[in-house]
Amino acid sequence: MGKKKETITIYDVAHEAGVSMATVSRVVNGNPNVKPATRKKVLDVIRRLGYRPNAVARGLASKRTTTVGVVIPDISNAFYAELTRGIEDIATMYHYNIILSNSDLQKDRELQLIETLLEKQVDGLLFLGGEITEAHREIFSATPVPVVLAASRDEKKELPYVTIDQIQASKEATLILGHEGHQHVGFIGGPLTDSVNGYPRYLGYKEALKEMDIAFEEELIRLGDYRYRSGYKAMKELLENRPEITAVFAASDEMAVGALHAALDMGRDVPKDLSVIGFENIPLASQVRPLLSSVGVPMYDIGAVAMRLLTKYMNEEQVETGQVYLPYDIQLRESTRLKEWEEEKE
Amino acid sequence: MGKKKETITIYDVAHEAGVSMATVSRVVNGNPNVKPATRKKVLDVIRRLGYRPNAVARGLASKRTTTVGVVIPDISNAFYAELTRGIEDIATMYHYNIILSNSDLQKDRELQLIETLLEKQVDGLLFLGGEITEAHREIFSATPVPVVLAASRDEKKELPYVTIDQIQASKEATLILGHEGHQHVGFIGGPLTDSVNGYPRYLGYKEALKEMDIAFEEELIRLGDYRYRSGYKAMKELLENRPEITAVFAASDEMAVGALHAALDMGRDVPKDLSVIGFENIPLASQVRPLLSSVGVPMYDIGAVAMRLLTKYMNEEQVETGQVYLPYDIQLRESTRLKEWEEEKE
DNA sequence: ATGAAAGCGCTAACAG
DNA sequence: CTGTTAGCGCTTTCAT
Repeated sequence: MGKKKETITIYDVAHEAGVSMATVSRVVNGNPNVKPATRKKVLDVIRRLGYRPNAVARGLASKRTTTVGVVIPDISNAFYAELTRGIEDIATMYHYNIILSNSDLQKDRELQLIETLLEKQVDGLLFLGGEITEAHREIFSATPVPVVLAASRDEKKELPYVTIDQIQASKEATLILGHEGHQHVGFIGGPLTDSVNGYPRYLGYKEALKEMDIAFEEELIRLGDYRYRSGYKAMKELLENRPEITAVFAASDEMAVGALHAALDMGRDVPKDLSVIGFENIPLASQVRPLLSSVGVPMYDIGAVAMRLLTKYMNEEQVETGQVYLPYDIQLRESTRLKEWEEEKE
Repeated sequence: MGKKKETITIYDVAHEAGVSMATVSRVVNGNPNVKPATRKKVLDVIRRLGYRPNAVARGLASKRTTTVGVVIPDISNAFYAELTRGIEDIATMYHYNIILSNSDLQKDRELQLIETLLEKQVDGLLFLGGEITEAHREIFSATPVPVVLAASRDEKKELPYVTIDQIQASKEATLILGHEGHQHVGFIGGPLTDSVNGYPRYLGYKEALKEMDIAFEEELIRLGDYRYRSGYKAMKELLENRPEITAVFAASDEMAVGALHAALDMGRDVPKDLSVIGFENIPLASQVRPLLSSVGVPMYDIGAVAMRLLTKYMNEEQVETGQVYLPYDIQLRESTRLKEWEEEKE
């Protein structure tokens, strides 16, 4: 087994083919300025020797690595996994590879990852989910490497991003509940300190209540961590403290399904006694009974569009707007009673 | 905004600190052979200049990139996402970054990805899920870069891998169904041509039947694609053609949950009329009602152990066995009637 | 269309 | 403990 084979370089190929390194480089890079005959000759030698270009050397010489860094909160989260798939597919399409790393939303880890990625000379950076602090801004603005945020936004609009209008989406979800006639609609959210997801979704809920003249009640609010268990617990408490509650908007599908089950376990019928609507529309929503109604976030598209946007920056193409909001759609299924919904987007 | 800042190199630091490049290199790499005073001086300059080592140059010079390539079937699949998390965590622990790419189990794509990863000079390769063909073997054996398979195995045992004993696990799951007293236990599997997952899981099922003297019936077998819908469809057909069926083993949780719902929709009670057991034990299993019993595959651990094993190879440490089988555990929940199970592993 | 040569930024002997 | 000096393998002017 040829484990010991000497690494063969562009020089070897050049030598063997009787041409210069420059020529080999040209054919490897598809430069048209090579006589077909020589090209063929070189290609043959390449094949015969099993030459494999060294991308690291190439990167050093050309200052392009065709690699982009992706900082993500947690790949084992269905939401981000799907988003990453979108990123990777487009990256592949444009011949980029991605270096993936999980931040768990920890600020210092994020910063450190970005630093490492920059050291590795990535051509671009995709930053997902986390909040943008001054420290982030500083490091981003000090590098020539383009950065695009995905599934989050930069209030100062200094950085390009692609996401959906979370406030509007949450508002609409809550509005739907209101239109079903509920007077007590609860909210199961994420941390309000999470300005990326937690707070906007909460805001949308509040705005909807206001628009419908339903009194906002602190007691109808429960906060979790977006996971199933916390949704279950939240719903249980809600039902215990305010049995008159008949609808709830959850800021994530996992929490919504948790809520669903809590209600079922407490003898409530969904959607007869209680309407539940979730957020994200991950596969889970269509894999439980009753089927969960949910705000459909185009995760794959967010990733794909963000990556596409990044390629434009990397190619120094002109970009009209760096801030893009993708459309979301509300999937009304079995956990709510309303079956149709048409709202004017402003 | 300093976007235009000239890239500052190790030379600049050396010059500014009044030392040689070698010394700067030493402090950057934590080489102890540097007088504390000089170290401090250099460190100060580094900070002041905002010097960031160029990992590409370093990689070229040292022939180590501290990057490993990961070829995965599909990151948006919960199973692989969790596995990847295990990989990444251990990689981080050992200061490696990972380049992730999806193969969708397409042979040529796999091969091409491996090629690209090798061009990028990864220090190691983690290959997930796919079958190992001659072409794979050829390229793997021709490179000095260590390769570890995760969640799949190499029948020829030429390559190291970490996985679980799928045949045994499937057999045990089926055995449980048998011990509940069922005489007609169905099987909802993946493609039998899939020698990594589909076939072994089918084999285990058959072996169990044999051991229990239950006749194997072609009609009780349905094949899907591991996804929810195919499980639903399979169960529906099973119930229509063989209404006497009272138990089914599904080769994936998604299919199992699909089966569960199909049974429910057809008026069966689970587990009173029908026992269902899945495979993988992904979060979904604990997020449906009734809670799904499932063969627990330690996905995170498989990833973590595989990565750990890879680090050993990369460090040229001695490795006892390159073939590791991790333990699985069977989670008996609400979709089966048996609540305890103790089987002697051979 | 092709070649020569100067780097890219860093590591790794080797001296001292 | 520190400096010198070759490269690492490739791209990229600049000539020819």
